[in-house]
Amino acid sequence: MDKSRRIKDLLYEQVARIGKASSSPKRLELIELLCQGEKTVEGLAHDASISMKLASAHLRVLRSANLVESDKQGKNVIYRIANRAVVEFWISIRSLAEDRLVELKMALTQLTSHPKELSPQDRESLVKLAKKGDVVVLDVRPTSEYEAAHLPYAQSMPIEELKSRLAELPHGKTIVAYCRGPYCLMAVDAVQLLKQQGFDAIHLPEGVAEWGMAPVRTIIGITS
Amino acid sequence: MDKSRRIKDLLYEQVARIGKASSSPKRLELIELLCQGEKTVEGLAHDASISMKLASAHLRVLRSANLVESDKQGKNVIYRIANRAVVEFWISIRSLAEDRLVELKMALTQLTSHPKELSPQDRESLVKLAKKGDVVVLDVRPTSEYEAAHLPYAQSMPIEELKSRLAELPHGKTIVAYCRGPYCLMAVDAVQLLKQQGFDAIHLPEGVAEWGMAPVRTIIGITS
DNA sequence: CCAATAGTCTAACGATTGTTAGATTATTAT
DNA sequence: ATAATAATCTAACAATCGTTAGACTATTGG
Repeated sequence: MDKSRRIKDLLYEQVARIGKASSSPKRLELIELLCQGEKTVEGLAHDASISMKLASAHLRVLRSANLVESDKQGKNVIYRIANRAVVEFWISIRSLAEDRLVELKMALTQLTSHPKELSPQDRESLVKLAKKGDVVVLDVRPTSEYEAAHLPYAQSMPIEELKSRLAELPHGKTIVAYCRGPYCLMAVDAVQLLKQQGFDAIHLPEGVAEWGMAPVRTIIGITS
Repeated sequence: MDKSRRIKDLLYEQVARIGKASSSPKRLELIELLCQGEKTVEGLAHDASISMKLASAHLRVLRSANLVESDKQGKNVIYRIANRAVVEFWISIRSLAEDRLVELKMALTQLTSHPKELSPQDRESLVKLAKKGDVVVLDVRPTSEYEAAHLPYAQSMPIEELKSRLAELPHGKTIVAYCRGPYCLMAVDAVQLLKQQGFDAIHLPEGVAEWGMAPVRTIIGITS
């Protein structure tokens, strides 16, 4: 049967479109950024340290694989993750990379002293502690990302403002800082600064995507 | 900080290695084939309808991303999936493709009348029926793949032998045929043949990978 | 030892990408 | 209207990838 070969080729080719879309480091970074909330091309280009032209080209590829959506709002084009399924895929490919690639595992353990993610029970007890006020959960991402989605009982304090807002933080309690996820270093820097200032700070390598609360359409208020 | 940019680039580059490995249709097909059990280069080349040289080249890429392992047994080199995590990733990228790409969704609905996968409850009741003997679950893949792993209470009857072994099948009961997964058409053909012969046959689009029972090291008998 | 088998390695080709520059479009502000 | 902004489109280059052919390396069977 030659016909079933043609059909199979067609099917695998379609799946490979997703693979191709995720075969570029910068495109993966754009996906992770969009997992934090919707953004303009300029914002994405800035956060990923690339030119707007290049960001636009990469976003074009992501859009042609239906992984992201965009629409125009005034002068800006707003991009967002198409689907919660995309967020889950990003976590899935990242987990596989961490599982299979020693280079990545080593680079991650160098970043933080305890690179492990929290178990569901750990998460629950962290939420409880934060609710009671026994720990302070600090979201050090830009305010817009905090507004799009944040961890339960988290308080927003962007890394740029941290140094000037230290007075707002308690000295007795443990401060748990998080940012965009394990590949984002803002929380690492925040913890370093806080420790220097005598605070009891620890780093949470997970972000909103890992907690399953990433936004999809925050402006309209739908999170499907 | 320019240092954190360099670290980030390094991290995303590693994840992109997985994306690159899954950016070729033939490599994805090789992964799916290896999810059925370990195979030689020749066997893989045959099943994927490519030359042995090309199969070798693709397997080299998969191995350099640590997604597959190989070792030599006599004249042959046996390849196998590195990890259960790889099986899960294959299902994950395929699901995302089916979720996001209309072309794939349409091609799949054309293949079978009811392309939906079974819910966990459906699976449970299918196993119960098969256990009681009320339905016959037919594995139409090659015998070696059946031996590597198969669905509970499934009976092996490779598609090539099916026509000559029809006498072994009961006429009153429903026959549920499955193969390598939704992209493999052997079970579709089997159901067509069985229906022509007056059997009550239905197609199960899922395979062992989807049921979470894919093998990793069948020859040594370890399935970690 | 020689031939056959199973597979890899190297080199090479064309095709596909990543990246940048320059021109172009739509929107807003003056 | 005109200028400025935000982004895309087109074209072009270099870099990478897919694919094939040819030489090469183990292993096995006679």
